[in-house]
Amino acid sequence: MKKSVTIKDVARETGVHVATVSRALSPNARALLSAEVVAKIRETANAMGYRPNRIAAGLRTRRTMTVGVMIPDITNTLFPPIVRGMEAALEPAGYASILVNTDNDPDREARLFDVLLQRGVDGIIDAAVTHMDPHLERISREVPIVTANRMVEGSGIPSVINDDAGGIRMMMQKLHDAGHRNIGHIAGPKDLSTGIQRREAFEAAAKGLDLKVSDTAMVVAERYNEDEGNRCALSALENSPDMTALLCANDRLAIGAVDAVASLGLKCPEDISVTGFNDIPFLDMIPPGLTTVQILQFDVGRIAAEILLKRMTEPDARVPETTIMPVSIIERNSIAPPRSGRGSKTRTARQSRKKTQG
Amino acid sequence: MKKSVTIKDVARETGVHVATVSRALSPNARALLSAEVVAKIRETANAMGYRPNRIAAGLRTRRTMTVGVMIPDITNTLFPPIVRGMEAALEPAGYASILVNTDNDPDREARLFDVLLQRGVDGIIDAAVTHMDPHLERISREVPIVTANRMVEGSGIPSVINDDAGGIRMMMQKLHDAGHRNIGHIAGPKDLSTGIQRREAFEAAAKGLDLKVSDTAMVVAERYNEDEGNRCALSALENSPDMTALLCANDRLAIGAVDAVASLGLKCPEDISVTGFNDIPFLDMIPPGLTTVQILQFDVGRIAAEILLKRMTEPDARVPETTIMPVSIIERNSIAPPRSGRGSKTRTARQSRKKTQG
DNA sequence: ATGATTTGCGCAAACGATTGCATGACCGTA
DNA sequence: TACGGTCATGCAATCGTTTGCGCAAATCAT
Repeated sequence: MKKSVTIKDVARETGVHVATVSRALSPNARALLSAEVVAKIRETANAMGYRPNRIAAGLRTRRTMTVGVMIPDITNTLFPPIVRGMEAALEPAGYASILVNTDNDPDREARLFDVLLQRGVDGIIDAAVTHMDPHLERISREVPIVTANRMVEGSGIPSVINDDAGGIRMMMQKLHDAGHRNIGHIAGPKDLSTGIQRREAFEAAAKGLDLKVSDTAMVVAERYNEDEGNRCALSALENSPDMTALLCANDRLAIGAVDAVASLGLKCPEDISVTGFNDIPFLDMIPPGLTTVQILQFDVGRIAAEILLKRMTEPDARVPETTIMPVSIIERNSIAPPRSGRGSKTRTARQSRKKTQG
Repeated sequence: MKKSVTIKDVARETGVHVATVSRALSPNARALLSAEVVAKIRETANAMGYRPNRIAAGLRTRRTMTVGVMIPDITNTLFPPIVRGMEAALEPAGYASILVNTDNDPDREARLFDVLLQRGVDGIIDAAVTHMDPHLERISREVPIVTANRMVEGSGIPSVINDDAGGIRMMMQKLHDAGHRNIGHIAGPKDLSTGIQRREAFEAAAKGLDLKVSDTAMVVAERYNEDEGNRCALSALENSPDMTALLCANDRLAIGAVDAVASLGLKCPEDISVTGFNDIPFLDMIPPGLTTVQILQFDVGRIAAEILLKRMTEPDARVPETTIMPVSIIERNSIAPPRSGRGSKTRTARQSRKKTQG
């Protein structure tokens, strides 16, 4: 459209060389110039509506002041607060972010890495890594990377994650305190670090509390969504008649699980207690009000961005390899003591459903 | 970190000039070369792991294959689906997007326009415009712009919006059909086109149905959020005792309104019917299940992106100035016939509340 | 065989900024 | 007065790619 005013135009206008203009406009080099020239140049630059072209600068300096942000899917309400957290750190430092959605598809992820690198991003925050990511280490040799919310173990790539283990442990304790001795688990996808770590934590906590969990009471979801939560909960409930509580690896699974409970003619929490993880937005408004592990979504993003900033500006600076953010339990209404005599009632409910189905 | 392989390296390796490499790699110019050279160059380029530097290309061509996306706040669940819709059109066309949040702050918006233009975006999709946006026309002379979900009237800037008027009209009809004759409105912010258009549609529909709405039954919110919904609903309910239904300009206001109804000791929908607009994610799970106007969030983003694509690739192409997307009513459980004898019951409820407060 | 076209590729100038080095003016000192 | 040293600014190369233009060789028409 309209061609914009360049450093050259400002130079011609003020009667100095372009190098002088460049220096006058650069905070670092400004000191090399006399105060009057700097003032004059900045004035006319403003008057002419000069806007630095970071593309041109980036070509020379190899810094674009742009970072790449990879997330699985922005419509998953877990991620927007994380993204805002990143922006909160990045924007004041002068960085903008290119945002891409991987849909948890490794091929797509590979293409998107290229998309980012072609555009010369100065760094990448990856909130979409899979547990054994094939690309990450290669990419991390080209540009600084920090993973957020998830990690790839043993990679040496800095990550900011939540205290998954602690959250699960606390939640198990809560259920135990309420009287539950037969607790099931809907685990997250086995290729995501959160799925793995929460599952391991579940098993460790069960052992610590001296609970045995049958194979049928633990079922792992393919994806973190409501349908999978429903499917897995149905499976667990049907095959583990004595189970009185379902600890789910995240809120969306838990929402699906609550539906499953209802579809079996049972009630949450009276018949089955259900718990979530993450405390996503609006969760408090959805009945029965899931008791969940609250993570600091915004701060996970913010801290990840801060670590990336450090790595970008001081490549030799040492940054913590994994930062673990604290979690807390939000108590709502999805935990109740196990119903006495629940076993028999449940069994009939389940049988009646099976009958109508088969 | 590691310096990457350039067109020059490929040229040296294959023994041709850089210009030849450039042509061999460009889909348009490829025809100028013999098939063998092209094949050889592409092969070795691949083998060497050549990755085009779009920054350098962009400097020359003034096209970065990057667009800017402005939204008010990505944590507002209305926007993620819109953003995904944009991406669905943009990514296949080779564009990546820089996403920024304005928080509906004009100063911030102005800064962010600069952030985008400095990075040489080829176009901007603006889902954060205010009704009389001071920057937009100036910016639109530098780079193609399309507004999404909102518009700035009379600007000539292409926009993709929803059939706000139609949605409101249909919803008014629904309430009228249910027997409501005394309907209030919580209007959206008066500096947003959605707020204005929905309010005007409300007034027009009321007139069309021969309903009078008292001043007190229509209150305009400062922002689209639950707290404002609550505050405005309280005001309307307290000052309009005969009102039996509240048509809200969006879902978040409606959620707040439902809370307000409850806090007055009334029930929705038995005592007061409440309706929303947008059908944001998870709305179906929040009691009592708001009847709302569903908009095609994903498609609004997608179509806006498609129009922008057209404007970017064919600057002289004519595009529709405003595209209006169809809406539909999603019926849930927040509309009921007005309760007979509701007036008196309500009045007592309100008075008792006033008593405890004042 | 000659001239006119076409084909295939190289040359070099851009694009807008940054930055190491050179240069000239000015100062103080010997 | 000459000399060394600062200080402020100019010069020109550079980043990686694209592209108008030119040139030589190949092809064609006559």
